Order: sequence, then structure tokens, then C-alpha cells
Amino acid sequence: MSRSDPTNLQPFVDRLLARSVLTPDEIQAILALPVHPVEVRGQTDFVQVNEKTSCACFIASGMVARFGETRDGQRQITAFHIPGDMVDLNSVVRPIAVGGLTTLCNTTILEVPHTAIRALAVRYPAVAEAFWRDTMLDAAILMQWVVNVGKQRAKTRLAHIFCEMAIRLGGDRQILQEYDFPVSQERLAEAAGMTGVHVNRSLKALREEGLVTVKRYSVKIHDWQRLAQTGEFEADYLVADTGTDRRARLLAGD
Amino acid sequence: MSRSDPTNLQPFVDRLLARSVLTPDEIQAILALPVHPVEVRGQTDFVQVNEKTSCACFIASGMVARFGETRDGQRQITAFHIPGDMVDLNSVVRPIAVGGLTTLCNTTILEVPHTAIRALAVRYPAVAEAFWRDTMLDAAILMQWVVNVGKQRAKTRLAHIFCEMAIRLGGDRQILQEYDFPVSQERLAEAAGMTGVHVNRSLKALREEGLVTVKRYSVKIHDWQRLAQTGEFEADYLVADTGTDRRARLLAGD
DNA sequence: CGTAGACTTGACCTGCGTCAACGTGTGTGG
DNA sequence: CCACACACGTTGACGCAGGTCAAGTCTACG
Repeated sequence: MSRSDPTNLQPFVDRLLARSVLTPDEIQAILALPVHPVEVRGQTDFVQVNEKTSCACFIASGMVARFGETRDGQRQITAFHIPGDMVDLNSVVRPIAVGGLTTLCNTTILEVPHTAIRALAVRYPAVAEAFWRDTMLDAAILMQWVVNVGKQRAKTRLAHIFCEMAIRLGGDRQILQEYDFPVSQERLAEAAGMTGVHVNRSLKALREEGLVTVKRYSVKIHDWQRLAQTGEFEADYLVADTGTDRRARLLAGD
Repeated sequence: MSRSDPTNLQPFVDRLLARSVLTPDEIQAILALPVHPVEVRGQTDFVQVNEKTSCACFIASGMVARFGETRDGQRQITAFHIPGDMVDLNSVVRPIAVGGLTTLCNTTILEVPHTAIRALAVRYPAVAEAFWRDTMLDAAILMQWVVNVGKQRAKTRLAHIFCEMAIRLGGDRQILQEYDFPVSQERLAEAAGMTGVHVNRSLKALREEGLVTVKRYSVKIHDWQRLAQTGEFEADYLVADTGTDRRARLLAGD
């Protein structure tokens, strides 16, 4: 039951507490959710597009990508999910997967049945609110992703992704200057909406400009300021809701 | 209090009922929400990026776009909102606007205070769930938007947008072959992630191929089949949750 | 030590951007 | 009701970011 126990939901609670206020009772109830641990090898699609799901997936370790597909099978990654994320929490109210899910490396997932989550949300409105808010953060990240893919140049797109992950992996507070990122250039291309070849060239440019070095399993940021500048990265959308007043509880009526 | 009364929320209730089950009590409570009608002229930004909001905006008539901005002021539209939409419902749990909102034509908005919506969500968990589900549909549309902008060609992107709006304006059931769409080519470009000039050429091509005719204030679809084909449009993500089992109530615990 | 995947690089191509000119429709004021 | 203006739509010429194709090279792992 310690925090390092890979089969408990404490990291999820920590995540929620960063943006929502929960009572000890509520926290205990979340930690008491039934979980079913599953080990998934890397590069495995474990949820298909339009599949009906019956549980949410908590990432205990590893990394996961959500993606959509074009008719000819090309993929567009729409989100990266990291340890502590409850992927598919949205599926609780909308059980048809809006995109596929695939592992980027060996990943430990804790499956949590929708039924249990629903029961919890009914009993504790503040928990329901915390869940809803959590899915809204994902939506905010997604909106930024659209802007990034729709209106930016190649280097900017990539830089933005590295900045986003540096903040998220750092727990929204510290900015990690170096982190594991088990994503091939091909996958980066699927995320940034470009081709593998051009990702390669753009990474080379970013490296030669002294901004960031990307290897297959790691990102090392050399100059955060200029990287954020190049990526037109504003952290607001990720961290803007940590203020006290924004964690107001539904129960308080304000 | 009739359905055509432009200051009541009946269309919003209709929208919710398409995907959620609500009791007469719950419906009455929603209809009893306090609203403050506001007339907004076209081409007006009425919510700024990162602005803190204190109410959600129901669109009684008109049309609205959500957008993000790059540093040099270019805009990327991330969603179109139509009459019946509760724009910014997400802001109830996350009051920092994730994008700006601008009117595409003269629009009547009913402002609904967050406080009232929160109070309702606490009192009726099923209403909270319906709200949450509604925001998740927006998120699903947004995910599709990323795929469209990230991985498709110009004609495909535009065709996809016209298909999406045909379904949404038709109430998710009928497919409108002709509808009002008060969007300039410049705006379409901001939505599709391209330039106005190229939108113009692509629209010309779509017209010459007999797929669709787009004028400043209207879209006329000539061949739905081929338009959907060209736009790689699958309506699943918009309508997949109208089945009975997917409208199950939180209260039912399943 | 071999093999399969990922990374790199070069040469060339093209969809779309950019710039610029001109046509057209619509709303306003005289 | 007309005239003007301004915003929007249309079209052509040209450039470039990024795509495509293809040939290596590196590296992890059995």
C-alpha cells in the first residue's frame, strides 16, 4: 500500500489533488477502487478505434499513445499518456473509444471497471467533479495540439511536444531538463503530423542549434528558454488551474 | 416557455436527451437554470484566450468558433458551435478558457452562471453525468479534428468539415444536404489549417467535381456519398452513443 | 556475428504558401 | 434608389517547406 506499490492508485490521487480538493474519505474511496493489473508489451494496440470498453486504464509505468487513423492506415497520434494518467477516463461516460491506444514501451496498466468508477461518482459528487476536471485537462492539451499541428512549422511542432512532456513528466511543477521518452522518430512523425524523414532533419536542426538532443529513449533539453521560444510554448494551459479558487468544490456551490 | 422561445434552454435539454437519460425532475431543474440573454454582433471575440470565465454560454441562435492563437496572431479554429450547444460547459470545472470564442454572425447567447450549474450537478448526479458526457462529445470531435488537420489533404479537410456540420446541424440523425454556414473562406482556412487562397482553389475543385457548392453563407451538398468518401468521414464518432445501453445512468451503477 | 529495425542522408518532387492583381457582392449613406 | 467602398472571392505566377524515394549506416539483441 506504499506509494511505490505498483498496483495502487496513489499516483492518480496525487494527480487529482493537484487540481481538486478531496476529503480523506473520498481519497480512501478512490484508493479502494478495484484494479486489475495487466502487463502490455511495447508497440501493442490494446484498444482499437470505436471499440466498446468496460474499464478505464491507469498507467502504473510505461507510456501510451492515443491515435486516430486515416483510411489508408496512416496514424495521427493525438496524445501521449504518462505514468499517473487515467487513460480513457472519458470512456466512463462514453464507452466507445474515440481513438485507439497503443503502448510505446512495456507498460503496466491497472484496469478499473467503469461500474466501480460510476458508483464512486454517484456517491461522491466531488470525486465526479475531480474526474470531469481531469478529462477537461486532457481536452485542453488536445486543443493546443490542434493549434500546434494546424498552424506551426516542423521545428516548432517538435519543440512544443518536448516542452509539453518536460512539464507533464515533471509533475506540472518542475521542468525536467532530461527525461525518458521511448518514442521512435516514426512515432514522433505521427504525433507532429509529418513524415519520419522530415522529423529526422528537424531534430538534427534543433540539435545543431543547441536546443535539445533527442535519442530513441531520451530527451535532453540544453536550453529551455530558447526551446520554449521555438516551440511557442506557454505552460498556462497545463498549469493554469492549480490556484486555490480553481479547486473549489462542487459541493461548495462555487 | 415554448420551444421556440429564444430565451429558454429546451434545445439544450433535447441535446442532452439524445445521449443521456434524465427524469422529468432533472429536466425541469435544467430548464429552471437562470439565464442572461446577450446579443453579440458577428466577428466579435467575446471570450479571450486564458480569460477566467464565470458562466457557460448557450447558443440560442447564430454560430460561434473556438480558436487558439500562435505568437504572430494567426488563428487556428478548433471547433464550430451551433445553436443548441452549451459552449464552455467545460469551464464549469476549469474556468480558465482554453481558447478564445468569436461569433461568426450575429448571435444570441444565454449566459448561465457556473454557480447555478454546479449546484445542479451536486443535487442531481445524473445531470452531472449528462454534462460530463456532453463535454466528452466535444472532445471526441476535437480528436477527429486533429486527425483531419494533421494527416489529410486540403480537399479532404474541407470535405470533412462540411460532412461534420451536415450531421451536427441535422440533429445527429438526418443529414442536411443544404445548410446555412456563415463562414468566410478566410475562416475556413483558419479551421482547416491552410491559407485562404488555397481554400478557394480547393472549394473550386470540390465544386467542379460535383461534390459541394459553398457560398459565403451556405453549403449545398450535391453528392453526399462522394463527399464523405473524399472527406474520409465516418459519422461514428458523432452518433455512436445514441444506443440505449450507452445512455445508462450513473445512478444505475452500470 | 548476423539480422531486423531504427536512424541518416541525398536527390528530387509537389502541395500548398506567398504575393499580387483584379473581380464581385453587399451594405451604407447620400 | 443609386453609388461608392470595402470586404470577400478569384485567379495567376512563382517559391519553398516538407513529402517521397532510395540507398546506405548504425545499433540492439538473439
